[in-house]
Amino acid sequence: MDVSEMYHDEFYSFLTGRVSTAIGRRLQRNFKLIGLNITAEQWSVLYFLWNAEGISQQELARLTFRDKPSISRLISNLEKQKLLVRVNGSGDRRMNQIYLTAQGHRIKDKCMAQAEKTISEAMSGVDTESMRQAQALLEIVFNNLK
Amino acid sequence: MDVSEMYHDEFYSFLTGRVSTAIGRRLQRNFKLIGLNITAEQWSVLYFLWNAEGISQQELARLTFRDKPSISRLISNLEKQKLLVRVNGSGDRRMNQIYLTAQGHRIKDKCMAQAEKTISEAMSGVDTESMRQAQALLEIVFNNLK
DNA sequence: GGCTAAAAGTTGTTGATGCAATTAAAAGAT
DNA sequence: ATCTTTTAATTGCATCAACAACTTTTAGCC
Repeated sequence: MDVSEMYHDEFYSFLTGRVSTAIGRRLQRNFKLIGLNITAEQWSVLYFLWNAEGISQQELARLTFRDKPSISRLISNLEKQKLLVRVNGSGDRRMNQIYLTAQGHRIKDKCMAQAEKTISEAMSGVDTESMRQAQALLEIVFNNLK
Repeated sequence: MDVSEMYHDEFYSFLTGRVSTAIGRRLQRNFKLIGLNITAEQWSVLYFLWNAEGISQQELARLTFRDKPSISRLISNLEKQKLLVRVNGSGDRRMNQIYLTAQGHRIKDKCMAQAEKTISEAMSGVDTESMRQAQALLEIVFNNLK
């Protein structure tokens, strides 16, 4: 599409990601609301670990669309909070395999409930079909840029 | 809409803002490509100043959807780079009025060209009508959360 | 006018990001 | 078997964000 067809507000909003910022803030606020002291970014790492424990930091970087240093530090903070542990790779010793602690498992349901609450709040007044179409468009944009 | 109707990927993508992250990175990369050493966040401040010089930091915070400390530091960095200056408010001395330097004005066209380039790259293969609908949806979401 | 409350900015702390450079271990090449 | 190249992770540096606490100046109120 042609840029000249965009309004100023759309132009600005598109490039700065105001909506994503708002969603991220609300997510973190909803965690805090029930006494969960984790950040939205930490949640994004845990999200994949709840599904597939023992994966490497490299793999987490790929899944969460972050670079290796970011993951390294996110993992360090999560380790400090005793939500997961690094285990030195048995076969390949360059690699760390990441495992959740009991506490890391325990908070899953509460976290996911707040994540769903956040989506419900965000999606108020939005119909499913519009959402489908918007998601499809965002997928195209993502593939254009990644 | 109901959360249970979302796919896993959509759910994750929505809450983490992968697309916005990708857009922000590309924008910054496109600035760097032509030798402009400004961040995407700095651009978002300049964007409003190119339109309305002399506004306060408070006003910039409102416009860019950031808090006052964030704006304070963004302004400090932009001042270090000699792109703008703080002028102590003539009427109300609590306030700073922000003015662009000659250099701040000079980079406008180059910055906006790269911003438009970024949108073109992102929007490849997207038709205007789909974009309109997606923007309308994001506007609803933003108003739900702001 | 003088006291209190509100508003505009700043600073400190902690967590996150991007990029570049580095370390350690594995894989490939000859 | 040794040397070189890749790969996984970490560290350093600069910037940005959220939250809380603080300073300075203005506004409100009696």
